[in-house]
Amino acid sequence: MAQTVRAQQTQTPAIDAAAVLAWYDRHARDLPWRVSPTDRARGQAPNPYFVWLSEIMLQQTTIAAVRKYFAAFTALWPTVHDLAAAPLDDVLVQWAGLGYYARARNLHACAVAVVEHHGGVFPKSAAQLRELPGIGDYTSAAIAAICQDEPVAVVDGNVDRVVARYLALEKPVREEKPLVRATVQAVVPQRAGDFAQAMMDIGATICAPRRANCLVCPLEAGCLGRRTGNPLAFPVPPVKAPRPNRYGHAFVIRHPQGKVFVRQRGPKGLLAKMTEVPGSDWTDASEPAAFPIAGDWEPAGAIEHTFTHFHLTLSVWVLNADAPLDEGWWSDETRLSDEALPSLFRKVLSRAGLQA
DNA sequence: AATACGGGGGT
DNA sequence: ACCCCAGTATT
Repeated sequence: MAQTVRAQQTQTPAIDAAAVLAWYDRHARDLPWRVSPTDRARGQAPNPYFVWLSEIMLQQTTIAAVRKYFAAFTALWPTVHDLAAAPLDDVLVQWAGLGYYARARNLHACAVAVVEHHGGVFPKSAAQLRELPGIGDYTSAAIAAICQDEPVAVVDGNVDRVVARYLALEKPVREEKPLVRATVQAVVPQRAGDFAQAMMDIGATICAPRRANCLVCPLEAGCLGRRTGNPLAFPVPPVKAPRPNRYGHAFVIRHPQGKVFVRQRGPKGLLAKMTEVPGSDWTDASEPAAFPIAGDWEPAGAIEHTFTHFHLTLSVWVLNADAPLDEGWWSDETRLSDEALPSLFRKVLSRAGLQA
């Protein structure tokens, strides 16, 4: 008897792909890069360039944050040829503020590769897409499924969560990646693209991080997490590393003719190749400012900024001067939106009284 | 297998 | 505050 009960509990009902698709046909989100299930059924194909661009932008980034950037990029560069022909620095300017800037560098490299090595046409298969810069396991599967209906498992953070709850996984989902992937792969239907997007939509709108709206979920019938009575207990959260504090100084040099001195960061590491205001190293303890040039530096308070793996406090100093540093350029204070300034340095310039 | 890598929106 | 987002590359 006990054995029978245990067998039932560990039985993992397959995900009902037909129910997922039926739900998607009624509740698919309307997104600028997406072809609706209705239009897809009529034979309309997604634009691989739009799908790819959106997928790169959406890596670890919310749809709300992506919308404006996607509109700007497709307006400036309507095709992969246009993007490949653009200077990388222009791409970085447009990407500024979206974060994870390696994505922008890989985006440009990928566009160049598609034009140079694939005649400007995105490869069809996930395996070929996987070879391109910035395209990993998830993104290659997503593009191939959405654009070609290749029957591959598309597993992002949403699907991780949906499946972790569906199977009531006891361990952090990172340790169960193969099981999650196999569970999805086993049920991928012919409409592989719609199914992939449906699973992500379910994760975004029904089976959300802090809310499980099981009453309207097409997976409710077989969901073990639901059966436990506390689906929000899944997925089990991973142990989180503490986020240390770092400190530094930022030096804003304002030219009398309405310009401010900026420079380009190095080619590797944090915010690589982006534009910055000169500053000190960032250290574990606060240190006195060592000004790059002599002058009447005025304190302008401090800004706080949180990165993925540390928290930064930057003291902001302002000097009115017409002497530049060694490397860098004067940027018009009214045209700072033309610079590749990450949010951190927009905060710094804002603190110094500039419209960044 | 761990770590580096941004920023913002939701709770 | 804390979580987490249509992850990838590097070590």
